[in-house]
Amino acid sequence: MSRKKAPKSVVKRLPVYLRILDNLIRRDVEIISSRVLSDETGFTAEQIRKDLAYFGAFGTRGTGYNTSYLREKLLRIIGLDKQTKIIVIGFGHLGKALTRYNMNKNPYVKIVGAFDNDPNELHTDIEGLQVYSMDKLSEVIQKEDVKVAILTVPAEVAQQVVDILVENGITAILNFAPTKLHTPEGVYVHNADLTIELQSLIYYSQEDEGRALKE
Amino acid sequence: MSRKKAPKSVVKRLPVYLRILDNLIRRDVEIISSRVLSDETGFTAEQIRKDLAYFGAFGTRGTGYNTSYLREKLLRIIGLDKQTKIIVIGFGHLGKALTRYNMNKNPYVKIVGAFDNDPNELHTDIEGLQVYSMDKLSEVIQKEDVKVAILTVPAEVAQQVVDILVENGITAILNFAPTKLHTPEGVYVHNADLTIELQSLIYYSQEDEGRALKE
DNA sequence: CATTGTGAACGGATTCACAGCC
DNA sequence: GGCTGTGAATCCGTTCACAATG
Repeated sequence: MSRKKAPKSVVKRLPVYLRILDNLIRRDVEIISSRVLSDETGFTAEQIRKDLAYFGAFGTRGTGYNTSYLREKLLRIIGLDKQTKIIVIGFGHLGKALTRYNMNKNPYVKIVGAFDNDPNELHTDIEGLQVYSMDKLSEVIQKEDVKVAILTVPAEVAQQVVDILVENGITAILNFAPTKLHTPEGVYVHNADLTIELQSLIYYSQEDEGRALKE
Repeated sequence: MSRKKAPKSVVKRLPVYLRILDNLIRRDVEIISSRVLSDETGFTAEQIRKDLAYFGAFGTRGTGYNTSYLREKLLRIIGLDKQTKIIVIGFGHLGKALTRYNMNKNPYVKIVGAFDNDPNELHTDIEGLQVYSMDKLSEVIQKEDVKVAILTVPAEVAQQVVDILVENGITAILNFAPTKLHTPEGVYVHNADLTIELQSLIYYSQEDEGRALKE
């Protein structure tokens, strides 16, 4: 029962499996093999089986996986079986877009508040969303017992915002600010710096040019 | 001179080094050691030296790296020494936010066009940006010789858009659509699915709760 | 007998340790 | 003396191969 802690690479694939399962269930598919999951995801069948094995044995030998059962298990593993409260800090264009995106597409999370310093951003046309000024941050995090934050503030203020988040019990941060955040052990930061993603993409776009010249 | 191809993990770190160097140069720092770079980035000093070694020997033993020189080298390596033309396909909230973000923060790229099917999105208040209807896609890619695309269209139409992109010579795609894209060899796709990022973050937010209970 | 679950082999990336050089 | 550059050792994730089983 005491399994090894799943590596990050595995955890990153779990939501992909979940999405495929949602699609399959919508199409009334009840059983799925690791081979077909492999076709749908692009990961190898062995890898999928190994990934799931970190958390238990969910399949039936000779048959495959029951889509609904596996979905339930994945929801529980990822932590989406109960709705997760999140906050968005920085309510500029990117913060607004991410908020809308999640309210529309992600039934598993609930955005319980957005925060900005600019008074012009303190109202919104997004239905059912409360926008607060930054000085309400501690209060809301504690009252709502929020653990997850999306950060889209300018790099210059990111660290001081993070210090407040950590102080008030946030344990996971999705960071869009282009800067390294310093956090204590136990607080997980995932950097989603779009400039960096785009720049590494450019590396590959020209690499192929180079290859084209050679061949 | 014939070095091994740099692995993805290395390429993802290069833009981080570049950003740190930009900051250092702005503060008139002229020399930097791998140790200090390590403090700034969170990567180990050995790793930084190994990363750079994939592309050449840019430092001075006993001294460190000249910030301006290393920056020039990195720009060349990543492919940012000449301005890269990119297009944004899907000009909803996310597409608009990403466009604005890049026009403001990323001097190395130039967005030469945005595309959307919805006629309501075909105008914009973003200065100097041309918004086209989707049927102009092939024409613009070819005329401007674009190689890099940011994709923020709905998942249902993503693959058919990608087929057009590939057909017209796009070689690198930053994909925000929550779906697996099928592309031929030589076309690089980087998935930046925000739902998946957020869901794996939630995994870690609860993992820490579990730990707290145990200890 | 098809498909899962998993120990063993493999390979790629990181860390170590130190030689090379300013 | 101090810091880079790099072969060797190690670590970790993926792939292989097959035993287990409905």
